[in-house]
Amino acid sequence: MNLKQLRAFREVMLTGSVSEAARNLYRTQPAISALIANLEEDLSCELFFRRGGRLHPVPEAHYLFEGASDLLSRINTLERNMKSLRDLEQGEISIVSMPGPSVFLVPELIRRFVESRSGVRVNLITRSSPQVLDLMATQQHDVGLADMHSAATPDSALVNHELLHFGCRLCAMRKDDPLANLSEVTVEHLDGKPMAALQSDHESHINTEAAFRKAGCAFSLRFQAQYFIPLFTFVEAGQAYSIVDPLSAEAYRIYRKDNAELAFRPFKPTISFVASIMTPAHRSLSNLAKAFYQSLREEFRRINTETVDAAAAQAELG
Amino acid sequence: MNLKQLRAFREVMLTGSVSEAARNLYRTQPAISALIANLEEDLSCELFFRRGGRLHPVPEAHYLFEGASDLLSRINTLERNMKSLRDLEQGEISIVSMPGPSVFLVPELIRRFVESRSGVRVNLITRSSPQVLDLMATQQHDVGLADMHSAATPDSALVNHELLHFGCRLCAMRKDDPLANLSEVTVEHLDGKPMAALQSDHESHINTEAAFRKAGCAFSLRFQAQYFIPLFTFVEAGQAYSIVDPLSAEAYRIYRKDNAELAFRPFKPTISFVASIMTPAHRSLSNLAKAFYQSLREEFRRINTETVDAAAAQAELG
DNA sequence: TACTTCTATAAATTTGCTTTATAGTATGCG
DNA sequence: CGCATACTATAAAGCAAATTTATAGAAGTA
Repeated sequence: MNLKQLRAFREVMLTGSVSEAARNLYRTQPAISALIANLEEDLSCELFFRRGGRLHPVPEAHYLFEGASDLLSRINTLERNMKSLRDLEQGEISIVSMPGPSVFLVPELIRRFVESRSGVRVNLITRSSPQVLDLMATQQHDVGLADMHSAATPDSALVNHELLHFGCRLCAMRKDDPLANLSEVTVEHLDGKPMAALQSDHESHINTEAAFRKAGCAFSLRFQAQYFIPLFTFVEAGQAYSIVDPLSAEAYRIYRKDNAELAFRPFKPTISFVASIMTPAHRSLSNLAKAFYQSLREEFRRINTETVDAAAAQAELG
Repeated sequence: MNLKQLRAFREVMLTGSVSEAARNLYRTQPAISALIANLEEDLSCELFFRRGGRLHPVPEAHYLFEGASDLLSRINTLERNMKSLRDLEQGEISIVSMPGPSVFLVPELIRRFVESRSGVRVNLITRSSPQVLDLMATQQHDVGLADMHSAATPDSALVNHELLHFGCRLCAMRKDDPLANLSEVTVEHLDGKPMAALQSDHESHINTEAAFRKAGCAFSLRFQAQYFIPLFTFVEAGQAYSIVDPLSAEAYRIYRKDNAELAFRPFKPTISFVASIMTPAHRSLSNLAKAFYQSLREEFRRINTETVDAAAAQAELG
């Protein structure tokens, strides 16, 4: 019993004729005759009795017809689903992200990725960076996004890391702030000004403080939070400035859309910190997850350059 | 995508190895390699990534595995069920019978037929003989059993008839009745005796009365019923004799088992009547129904001879 | 390094499907 | 009735697919 036989059989049952079935299946009549004969042979069971040069199904044939129809429609569905898996229209992506990007940036990137892929389901999990590593180590998620503290050493045996070298190359301020007129903000401009920064164990915080100290400027910390979004509230109120990375600036742009109250200006020196996009090391990603991973990398790279360029252009105009 | 590919694929997924799968499927390793390659080609989708000379399933492969396993188990079930249909172990039989045989005889014959066929379902419908014909004409039942009155002419366009020429060749009486000592009972022995017979429009009744009249004997009718079983009550009470056919005698034997109170003695002359085993003319019977039909015919033929022989033998002994 | 085990590939073979050609049979029509 | 048409079955030839044999390369193990 094979699928060719079943397809031929079903068509003969539906049309009541070998010749008609042959036409529908783009085969010749003897081909279908042979398939039916083989099927009867395989089952050791007459499926039709021949009378008047026609085939008449026996009751057993009706039972087989039910089963064959069910089977053929199932295999069709399976083929369609495999095709849509292949074409990245369907599937599931599980993402584990540190808190910052998971609020606006990653959701926006997911939104774009999924826009043309109606069958895709997404799971976005927010955890602190060390926990992201732990979760990724379970091999159960597709993409991870976390800061690379020196504390959290990449466990290369369980997780593949692609390091992202971010620069906090932007200074956030109110649009109407005097500093917004500058084409480039430096540590000196912020000497003693109230600042909003990530928590003090974060690489960017440490490096920012170090840059102020090196230039002999006062780093007057007023607000701390785990990621930049809450800090923007204080900057919007004119209560602080903040040195931020392009991704966070992009996140702000995404969430305020046309109602942005903040300006971002290029900042010197660049305060660098390292994050990582992770993938599980012990299993392969689905094609869909691979595609998402690629799109994430590209978007990050794009934002990293474009946002700084845009800030410079804004400064020229302003 | 075809079943060979799916079977090979499933085996590779289960064993984790092409070579092992090949051994399990009694093929060579290149055959399985080729099937997997074809499947990947057909789906335009890599199912395994090759590393270290081994195959490692990608996530899409796990999805296909689920679907393929389901499909293969379904086709297995279908094949098994077709086999058991073919081997007459499974299926449904619908029987329409006139009242007489449907009480004990037909149920007993069904019981024997079904004994070795645990998957067979049975529908036994009891109707008057003309209604049996009508029901059989609907083509929805497999076997019909009815008297062939001259009134109910076989409608050969809708129903195939196999005529059964029954002879009412037995006389029923109490075991301790004086007539039980005779090796053969004739009309003369029953002259004027109280008789139990089928209803007066029944062929056997008409023919019995005619036989008495022809011999110049009095036919003293005391009990009438639609079939013999209720009449046996009166015969058991010694209130009547009855001229019965071997099938009804067999039915009595079946229902009383070892507690028979009646004796059956050969009767002359034979009172003949005609019944019919019917099959639908416009559809073919399932193999199971055919088998049942055959078994019914054989059993009837057997009972028709054996029961009369047994009655004669009993008479010799008694 | 040698040995074993694995997979992929090429070429030859076998198997099975498909077509072409043809015969037999039923059905409808003038 | 004879003719035309439509159907199915079968045989033979052609073709495509699956399978085997033989072999090479890669990886793991002693």
